[in-house]
Amino acid sequence: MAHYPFRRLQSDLADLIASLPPESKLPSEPALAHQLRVSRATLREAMRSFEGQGLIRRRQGVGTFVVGQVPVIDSGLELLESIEKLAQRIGLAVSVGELQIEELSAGEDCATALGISVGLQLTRISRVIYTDSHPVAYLVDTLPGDVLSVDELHDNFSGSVLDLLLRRGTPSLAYSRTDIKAIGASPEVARKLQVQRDDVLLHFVASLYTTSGRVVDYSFSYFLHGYFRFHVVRRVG
Amino acid sequence: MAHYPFRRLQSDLADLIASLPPESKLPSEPALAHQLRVSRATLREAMRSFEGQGLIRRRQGVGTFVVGQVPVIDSGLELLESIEKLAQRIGLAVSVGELQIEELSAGEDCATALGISVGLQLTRISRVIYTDSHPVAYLVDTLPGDVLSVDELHDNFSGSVLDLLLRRGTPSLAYSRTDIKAIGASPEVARKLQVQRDDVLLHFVASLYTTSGRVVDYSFSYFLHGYFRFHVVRRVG
DNA sequence: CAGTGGTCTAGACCACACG
DNA sequence: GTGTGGTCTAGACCACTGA
Repeated sequence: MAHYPFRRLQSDLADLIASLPPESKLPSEPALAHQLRVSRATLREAMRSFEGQGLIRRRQGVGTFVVGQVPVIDSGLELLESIEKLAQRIGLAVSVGELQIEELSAGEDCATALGISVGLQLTRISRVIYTDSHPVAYLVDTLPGDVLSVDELHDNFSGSVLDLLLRRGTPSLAYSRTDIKAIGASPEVARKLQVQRDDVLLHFVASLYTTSGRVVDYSFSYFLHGYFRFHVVRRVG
Repeated sequence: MAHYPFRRLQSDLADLIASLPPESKLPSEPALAHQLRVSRATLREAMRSFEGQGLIRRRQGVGTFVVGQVPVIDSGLELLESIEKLAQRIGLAVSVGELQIEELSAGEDCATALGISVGLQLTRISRVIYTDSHPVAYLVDTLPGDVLSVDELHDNFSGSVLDLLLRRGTPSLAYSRTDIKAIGASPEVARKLQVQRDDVLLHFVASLYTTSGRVVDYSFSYFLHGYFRFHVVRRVG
């Protein structure tokens, strides 16, 4: 009972995408809509699904492209490691861009998360991780100003706050408590990761603890579908 | 620079939702679109965002409602526990519906995951978990027919395959390897969870191992935003 | 500049829930 | 039946990219 063009369209579009070589460009939306005999709005609804599955990639002003197989960063969550370290292990080159380092005053959320008073000075580092010029993750770390200063960052930052703290050796880090969520991309995050608003992202909210129990880093991470495979081993109670 | 009505609309809608008591009904979409001076399509785009954040809930043929605070099931991922056990611990009543028990032959994916041959008989249990008559999770477990038969299920099933196997005591279970993803809801999953197509869901793909290393359960789980908070403690390497 | 995807409109019809 | 949200259309204009 395919009442809706959408079902047919999904399968037509799937066939079309499968028939094209990776990296190739799809016809423009108006052309494709006419060819598949649906309105552009309906076509775009279907394309949204395929983009969410990582099969195509749309870029404003450029076109829509078939995505080939990409290297996957597979990681167990029991250990906390930087993306750089993970990528290095599987021989994948990653780069850092859209780097922003700023000072700010602690708002209520950050103050609570970091266990400090509202208004204290914080250091915030945000950046995008790329593999092969595609953005794959957007990371925002917020630390108390006395733990990491903006000045120190300008000299030493290579992409990972964790690696920087480990290299420095102090404070002594113990573990991270990480909340795991699925969210739709906010306009800001969507822009950074070059995806559409409300596209599906895996989202980690993490608090990094020292051995003395202090929280020294409150971080938000956003991961694009397809480039990462996170897993966890769960013991039977 | 609010070039688009969308930005203004987001804030107008947020104000409206915040001003209404929980559980209350919003005006119909055509009425609201006229009131906020946007087209219905644009309004629905904005509403999609808010539904993704769990602030409203749309039900076809009924209306759109403000969602109040809901009890959150908070769980560490290190231990494998059934949703029933988790809910029970925080005093939350859950129920099971849309229960389907079926036999099928192993396709390639299931055969690989379960370490068996293609074509062997499997038992599949799918069901929806509700709290307070709202669906919150959709679970699909697939097991080899010799591990769990359809007949045995009809007598003993209470909602959790894990609890059933543990109650039975055999096979002896050790751990689960769980992949964690964020996905948009497929039409089937969307229908089961009473959400829209492509709505954001947290998705677990898990293989349950016995102490002897055999995989006895390959499961897919889909979790609605807002009802669960999953976290993991990550040791610094 | 031309061509692309991104947003928006106004209107229509369909599927569903409930009285 | 009535009213709701779900889908779809045809067309328009905006913002971005790259030649």
